[in-house]
Amino acid sequence: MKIDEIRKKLIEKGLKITPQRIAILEAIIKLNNHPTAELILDYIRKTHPNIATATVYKVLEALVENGLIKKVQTERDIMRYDAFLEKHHHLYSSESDRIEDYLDDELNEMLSRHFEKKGIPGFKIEDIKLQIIGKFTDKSSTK
Amino acid sequence: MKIDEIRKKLIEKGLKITPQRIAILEAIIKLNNHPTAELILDYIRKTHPNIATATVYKVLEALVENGLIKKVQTERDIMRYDAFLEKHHHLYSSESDRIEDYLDDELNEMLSRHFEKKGIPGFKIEDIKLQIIGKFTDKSSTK
DNA sequence: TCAATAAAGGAGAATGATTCTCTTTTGATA
DNA sequence: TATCAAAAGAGAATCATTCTCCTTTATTGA
Repeated sequence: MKIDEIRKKLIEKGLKITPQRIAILEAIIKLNNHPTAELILDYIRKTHPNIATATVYKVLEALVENGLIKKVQTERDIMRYDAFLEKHHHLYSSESDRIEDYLDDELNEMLSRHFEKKGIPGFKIEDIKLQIIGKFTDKSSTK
Repeated sequence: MKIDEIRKKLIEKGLKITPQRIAILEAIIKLNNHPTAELILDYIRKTHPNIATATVYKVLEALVENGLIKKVQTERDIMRYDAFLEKHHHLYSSESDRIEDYLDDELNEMLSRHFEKKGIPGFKIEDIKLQIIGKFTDKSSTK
């Protein structure tokens, strides 16, 4: 997603295009590590030194509400954000705070079939997210 | 899980048996709605009016570390707790804060088979949790 | 049964992420 | 280009959680 796409999405949702909103969305995309509000702030202050903390939180909230980004859940009391919008799941490191995206259409279809067949009494499924916890065995463990 | 079992588990883990720990574990079990620390505090203060807030947080942390309870993740910045220890997943209401347990061994086996066959390059899976988001269609929507 | 002692609890301050309030600025529109 | 609602800025406020420090208590082993 690049700037023109960001602009288009904001317009679609009736949101004003502001430098702050673009910078925040870009930051999440560039950082590419499901950043916290704090990491986003640090990154943005390099180019927008005067942005207010509250602005970042307000923008993040607006972007989540309008589906331009998603919240990523963790076992910590810090929220993280994801600008990758295709259906996907997450790999969580059991050793660090690293989180990676995981795409698996075969899995998605398998789950659909399973729940179509089986159903859950008293519950209408809208979405299914997998949290896959484990160890990353490659080098870049800093993410 | 009743008191004797709680005692046994605490001893197994080398934790001292204190009235506060028992009360907190009992509270989570009795409340049975994946309560927050605050809900647990309210419940416990009925019988232990003098328990300190910090005690509840410290006990919860100790219980999580020793596997007697688990943290339940939410999209809010409030932690919730679960004393149900068998492998299970969660149903999340998209309309309220209600969360219910979901057991499905068939699903678990299907997932095991899938990832055994497929694997994830650079990642060693330790656990898989499903978050099933949707609408509860039964009455008791207060949980 | 009791003394010793390390672990746990109590109280309240401190922290840190997030939210709120209020004022100023700005993007969209006509 | 003026208008005006939406958005941003600044800093205080809030709220969940953690920390510090002191007191109490559960366990142990004499």
